[in-house]
Amino acid sequence: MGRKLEITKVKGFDVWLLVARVNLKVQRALNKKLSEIGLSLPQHEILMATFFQPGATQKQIADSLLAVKSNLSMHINNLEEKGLIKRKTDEADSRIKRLWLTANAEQLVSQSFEIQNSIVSSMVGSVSSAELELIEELMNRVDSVLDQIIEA
Amino acid sequence: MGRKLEITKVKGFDVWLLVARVNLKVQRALNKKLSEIGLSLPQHEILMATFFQPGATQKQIADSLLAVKSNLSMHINNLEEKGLIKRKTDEADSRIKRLWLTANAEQLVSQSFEIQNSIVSSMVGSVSSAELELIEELMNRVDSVLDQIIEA
DNA sequence: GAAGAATAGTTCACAACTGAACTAATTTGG
DNA sequence: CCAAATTAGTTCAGTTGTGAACTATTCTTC
Repeated sequence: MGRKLEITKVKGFDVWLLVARVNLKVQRALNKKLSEIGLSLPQHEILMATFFQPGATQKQIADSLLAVKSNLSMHINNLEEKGLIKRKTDEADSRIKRLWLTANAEQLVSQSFEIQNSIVSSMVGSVSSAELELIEELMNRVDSVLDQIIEA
Repeated sequence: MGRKLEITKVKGFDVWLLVARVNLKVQRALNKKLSEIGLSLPQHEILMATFFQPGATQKQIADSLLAVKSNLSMHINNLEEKGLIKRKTDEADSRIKRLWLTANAEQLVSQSFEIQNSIVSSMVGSVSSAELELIEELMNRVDSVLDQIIEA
């Protein structure tokens, strides 16, 4: 008798495992470097998002990071305690809290941004601009497909 | 006075954010579908790894999934309780525990594998074989670079 | 062959993510 | 204009991921 269970991998299966693997390694590398300046990766991501969207609401930041609001709420508490983020209740709609970086945070963000820049730049050092554009285009296609799957 | 903090994104920065985003969505989609058959994504990953490496040690499975051993230890406990995995201490070296799927698990794995197959196949439906090969080649290049960064 | 190094696995404490229940405020539709 | 639905944020419990300390076993090497 042969193996009981037959499994056939669909085209692209292993490629996507590889993408997941690489992504995991990038996160590990980033986390490790960021810890040297006292930040975790999620903290860095939130600070970056707040830098690029100053005054955004917690909901907006959560959405832009694909995070759920409970998760963001926790992180903002920590970042506020560390003196890196300021919450301010919106005057017109008191349900809403808007976020800004403190001056201290701007110091840190410039460092954490440089860390991410340097890792990305090592990574894509051997990738041509044409290849990057292709990846971008492919990922956007896949992104749309996934949205449809998630809706259904 | 202008903005205090100037930030310049390096080439490829946003592309990598996009890759991370897509990867996150794939995981969410998988997790959602897997929950319908009572499995979480990490459980599915461990069962798959054990299927393809029957008799592998916990360390080997952990390494192949880029997981730490404490994490795997916890999951194996759960999977053993659910009757999906069997631990067996190696006869020659009693430090080592080898893993096998139970017959029940093979039923489940064939289902969870089909779920992953169907998601991957939707994702790559619009991607040509040539493009897939390019992605694979690029990811392997990036993977090597990351290993060097992590070592350093 | 005994002392010390290395390896496999477990346990523990803690950080992070998720969904659900909850509070409070605003919007909508009849 | 007011009841119902929606929205923003918090809190909570449960799962997952991580590193460090610990136990037990095997390997090294002198």
